[in-house]
This record gives sequence, structure tokens and C-alpha cells, in this order.
Amino acid sequence: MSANTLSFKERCYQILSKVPEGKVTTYGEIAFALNCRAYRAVGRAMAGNEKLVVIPCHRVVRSDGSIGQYALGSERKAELLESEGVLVKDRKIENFTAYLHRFST
DNA sequence: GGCGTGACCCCAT
DNA sequence: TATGGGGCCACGC
Repeated sequence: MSANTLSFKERCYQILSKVPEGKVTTYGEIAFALNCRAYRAVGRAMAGNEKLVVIPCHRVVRSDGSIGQYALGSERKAELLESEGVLVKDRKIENFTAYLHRFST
């Protein structure tokens, strides 16, 4: 219920918060977890993130395995992912599906 | 109240 | 395999 009172952005942050360190997720997965197809809206929610320090938005990548964009720059995002233990090759995640975290059991 | 944009995704060529 | 075009939802003006 309380989750329903949260805005779309807040829900995105909550789901993203469920992603453990060393793992990554995709915009589509987050949208799917919200029972919506608003993958665009998820990106917009992250783009306007003012909780950059609180929300690990750098763990969100594209379904292609590409890093995608980032508030501090895609390069910075890659550095953070590598720091998390995720192997990044040419701005793309190696075996990214292995690091992909699924919200459904 | 309506239009355009965006840290995207999928399909067809 | 790479490139282009269309479509989805939420937010700002």
C-alpha cells in the first residue's frame, strides 16, 4: 500500500535498491517489475535522480548489455560497475546476463 | 488540458 | 552483423 503512495520514480528507486552489489539490472526489468512498459519513464526517473548518492542508478544498464547513459557520464558508470566487480568491455558488460538480477523468483 | 522530450526496447531491412 | 524506424509511459512546459 505504502508503495502505491510512492511516485513512479520512488518505486523505481525501491526496485533498484533490491539489486545487490556486483549485480546489474535493465530498464525493462524495472518496468516489468512495476507491471508497466514504461521503460522510457524509468530512464527519465533516473535522469532526474537527486539521490545519486543514495540510489545506485549506475547498476542499471540496457537490455543489449550496453552501459547506457549516466548522470556523471557513461565512462564514470563503467568505472563504478568495474568497481562493483562487473567486467566491462568496450562500454559493454561482458556476460551481462550473468550479472543481471531478476526480481522474479 | 495537450504536445514534446527522454539514462529505452523491439522488429524489420 | 549493423542501421533505421516505430512504439511504449511518465514528466515538464
